[in-house]
Amino acid sequence: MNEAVEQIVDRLDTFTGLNVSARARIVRNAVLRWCDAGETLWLTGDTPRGLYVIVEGSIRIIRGIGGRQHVVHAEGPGATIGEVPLFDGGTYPATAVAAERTRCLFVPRDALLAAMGADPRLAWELLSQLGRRVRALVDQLYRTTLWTVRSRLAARLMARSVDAGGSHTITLGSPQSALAEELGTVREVLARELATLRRHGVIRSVGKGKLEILKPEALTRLAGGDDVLTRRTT
Amino acid sequence: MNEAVEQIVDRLDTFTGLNVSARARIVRNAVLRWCDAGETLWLTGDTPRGLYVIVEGSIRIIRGIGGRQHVVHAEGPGATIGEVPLFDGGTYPATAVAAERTRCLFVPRDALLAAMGADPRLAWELLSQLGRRVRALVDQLYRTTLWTVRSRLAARLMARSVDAGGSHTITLGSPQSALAEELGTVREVLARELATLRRHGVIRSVGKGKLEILKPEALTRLAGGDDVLTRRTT
DNA sequence: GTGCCGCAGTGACTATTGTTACAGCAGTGG
DNA sequence: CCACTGCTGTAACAATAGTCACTGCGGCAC
Repeated sequence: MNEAVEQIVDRLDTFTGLNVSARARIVRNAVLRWCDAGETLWLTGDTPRGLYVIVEGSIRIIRGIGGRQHVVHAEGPGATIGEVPLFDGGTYPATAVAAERTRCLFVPRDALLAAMGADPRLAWELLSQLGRRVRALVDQLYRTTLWTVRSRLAARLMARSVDAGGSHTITLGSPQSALAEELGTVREVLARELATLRRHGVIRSVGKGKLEILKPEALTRLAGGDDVLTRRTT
Repeated sequence: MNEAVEQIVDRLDTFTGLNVSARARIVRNAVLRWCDAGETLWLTGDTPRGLYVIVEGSIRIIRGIGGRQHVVHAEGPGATIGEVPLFDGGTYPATAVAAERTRCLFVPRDALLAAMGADPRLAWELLSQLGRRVRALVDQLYRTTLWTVRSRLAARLMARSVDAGGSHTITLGSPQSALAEELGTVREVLARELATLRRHGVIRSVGKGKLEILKPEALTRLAGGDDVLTRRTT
């Protein structure tokens, strides 16, 4: 039908390896869609109509009240979002907002279910995705309740450094307020902690939104020394 | 093979409606097991070997560091635990401990996978369970980061009252320390908040571990006025 | 250029939460 | 009966995090 959709489906991990029948059902019913930066895909409590797979760009899943909100998770290309309420008959537990101009593939619920029936590997893949999601949430819950803001920040900075290929110069890439929401705090507190790290010579600002890590060991120590997966966690 | 297992499998929601082949694979390989109160089923970081379904009793999934820990979720009869790392190849994100003497059904990973292949409805059921798990975690994350301890406590008390059939006399049923961990705080703070509510005439102690709610409206107000599913959440 | 606006930086103040320490009480086992 | 243990109630104190208010900077539109 639509070759653009076809090509994109074949490039998405979620759908690779599916048999012809399952793939056909997806391709035939999926729709490509652009979202502007800041556009809302759905609100907390909305009824889901299908699955979204991010093709390019990124989406943040947020939950908030009054002025404050926090980012439940943020996803980039290849990730699926909105799977949660598709299977338990409920509504969306949080709001989805495009963080930048984003293209996503929308697969209607019925088409997805049919495809799942046609090839069990799809269910398998979705289970794996949901598993990762749960794992991430458990980690986040653990950190925000049991760690200080400074520890969380340190951990995040180290993580950025790692997935920048080990470079010690990292880019924030978004306003501080966004990072603050991801860390479960507010902009002012984040700025304060950054200032403290700077004052102690742990990091250094290198122009607009760029940081250089001067003392990685210090950050690692602050981040709690890797005990995330250690048995010490009782 | 084992009639006890057979009968129990047939009573568990997770496995009802499965076809003969899938059911047989489960029944043939599943094992019943008793856990003493306080017994650890697995630790954070352990490699999973299969799925547990709670037959009677209850299990708490906890995560902690040093002296403090918090309850990620607590599950009772009929719930499955330990599904998360079965599908994404990872390890357990948190520790499982029996809250009381508990009987559970253990289904080895291979048997589960085989059964999933034999009947897609099993995968469907597991997806639904994981979905609910994610939803619960998102809610918990939202509450612990954006609500005060008092609000969380108020919400919990109202919830207890509701699932006690609307009765205004509720039972804690476990030491305060356990409730504190579920609310993401510590025993002393919980005791303090209870004292405050008592002082304001919102609740009243009625003997060992029992409370009477005197002003339900006040609790509802404290709990944030039902906005959990409201659009006001941005 | 000028004014406007969003973003970062800071300081002072406050609120909430966590920590430590200790007292009382009920139940249990010797 | 007595010692011991686990649970609850409190009070004083410390630390962390959030709020408010204001400054300065840089870009953009007019």
